[in-house]
Amino acid sequence: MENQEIARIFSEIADLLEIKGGDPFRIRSYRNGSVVIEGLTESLKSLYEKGAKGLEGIPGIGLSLREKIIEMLDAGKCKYHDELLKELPAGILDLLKVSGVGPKKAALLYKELGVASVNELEKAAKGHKLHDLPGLGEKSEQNIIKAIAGLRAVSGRFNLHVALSHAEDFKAYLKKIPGVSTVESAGSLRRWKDSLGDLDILVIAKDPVVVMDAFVNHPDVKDAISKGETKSSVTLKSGLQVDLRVLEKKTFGAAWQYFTGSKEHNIALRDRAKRMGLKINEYGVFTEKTGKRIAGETEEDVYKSVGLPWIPPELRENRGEIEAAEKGGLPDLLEVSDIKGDLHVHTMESDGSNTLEEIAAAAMKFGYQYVAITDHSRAVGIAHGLDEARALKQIEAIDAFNERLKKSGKKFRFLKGAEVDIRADGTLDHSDRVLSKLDCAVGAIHSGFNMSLADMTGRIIKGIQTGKLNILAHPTGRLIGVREAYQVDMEAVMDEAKKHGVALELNSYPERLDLNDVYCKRAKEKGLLVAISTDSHSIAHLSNIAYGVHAARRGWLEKKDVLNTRGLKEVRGR
DNA sequence: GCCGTTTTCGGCCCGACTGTTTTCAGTCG
Repeated sequence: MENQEIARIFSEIADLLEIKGGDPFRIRSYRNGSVVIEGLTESLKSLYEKGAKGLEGIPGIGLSLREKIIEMLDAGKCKYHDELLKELPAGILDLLKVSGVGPKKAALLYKELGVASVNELEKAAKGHKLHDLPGLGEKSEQNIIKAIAGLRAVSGRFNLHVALSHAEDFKAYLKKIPGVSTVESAGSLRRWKDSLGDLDILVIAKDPVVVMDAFVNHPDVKDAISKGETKSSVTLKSGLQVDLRVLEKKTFGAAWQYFTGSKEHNIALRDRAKRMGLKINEYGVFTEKTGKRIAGETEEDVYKSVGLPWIPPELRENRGEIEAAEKGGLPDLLEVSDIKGDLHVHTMESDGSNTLEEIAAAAMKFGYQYVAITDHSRAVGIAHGLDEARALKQIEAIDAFNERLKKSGKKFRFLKGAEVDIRADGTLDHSDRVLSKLDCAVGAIHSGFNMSLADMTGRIIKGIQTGKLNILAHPTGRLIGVREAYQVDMEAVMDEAKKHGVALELNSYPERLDLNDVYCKRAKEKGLLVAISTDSHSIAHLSNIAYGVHAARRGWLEKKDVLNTRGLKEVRGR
């Protein structure tokens, strides 16, 4: 069983216990355990295999959860989870996804009406069966019907870039309102999470009522979910939910910190404050005894009040950043300006849309020293992949182009590369003749995603063992919101990559961001280099590098951990 | 169920909004 599956089961146990009405603190332990496991950089399986003590010392995982983890690793299931599911139907967990329905109402609906699925809930609401239940009325019925429609319209989360464009739009709109002095995004957007459930925007304004009115009347708004003096929520036509908070200047830092989250980071921070005799809420930091306010206008003050330096938003996941901050050991995170070149770019020869000239001109505007041209190999027929003859011809063309660059006194150079498929049998899709002429061979999987864990891992490892690859492209194959990662043992892949000096790519396409944050951190811990590349198919994609850099920051990467922060000579020399 | 500068027992983050209520529970973030 993989970490994600174990995390999911703990989360389900928490939900089921909550519906049953279990001890709230025990519920919190399971929920917290689930979050902790999701954020682990090492697989529980490999920790367990290290020996009896391998699983000890994970914060939030005590004796009971540890025993259940071992049970799941050994037997592939959890008896406690199965028993809970015998008491309650599995479909009841889906009820919690309906906005406005929590564990108490789910329990009530099941107990009184036998409702055990979203479809049954919809039927009951439409049949006016709900308004007789205690705590539910006419309005609740309507809201539930609406919420179910919303749930179906947006199955899941929004990609970062979609939310980012909405955020930019709202920020510009709100800034124009008289009396508004500051507008900032918070939440998972500010933390550059790869996908998000909603958008949080904070403003400082003289007159909250004016701002709230304007907000709910924005042309993209479909429904106003709630509207108050300090907080309003709307649903956009695209289905994205946007929350707006209006604040005073003196509380802005505390609110920004609070609403940036993550929830886990904030809980840990508040816990720390409490131990120091302080209380943190969205209005500031207060002493427990006298209630005196000691911080709140800036985030720096809030962190300083609990003895910490400011922590970059991308790190705020309670994955060790508070402990690191305490010891003065926060990473010196990578910046976009550290990037010296792009190691994965396509031209018109395969499925890109620009020529070498156009790419060179665009890359020089970014201040890059180099770009690796990495068109597809022939296995990707749909992308017009290059066979040996075309590949050799392109290599000559790049040599000639570099000669011209040199003569005209330009420092910029192209690297001769290829995105070469790792075929199902682990062999590479270019001949040794082609591969030996390349500066930058980027291995990739583009087909056969449904292989077993063992087969896919073996396939990639065999590709790495050819010794011909420099970089492994989009290593897990995920497409956010579209396709799960294929099954692969990344621990084993990373170990092999390390052995052969292969860097792992962090693909900056906002739908990919592959490696993800957790694997980035793991790669760093193992001493691997990460290549942050755009996989550009057009010069417009080159700017996606910002997504890659921020994703890398979420993985704690520093300049030294990233291959393409090195200059041309050093990169070519590898 | 977890954890320890207060602790091996007794705590465990905190506030806004909604709907259904006559003072609050449930949900959400």
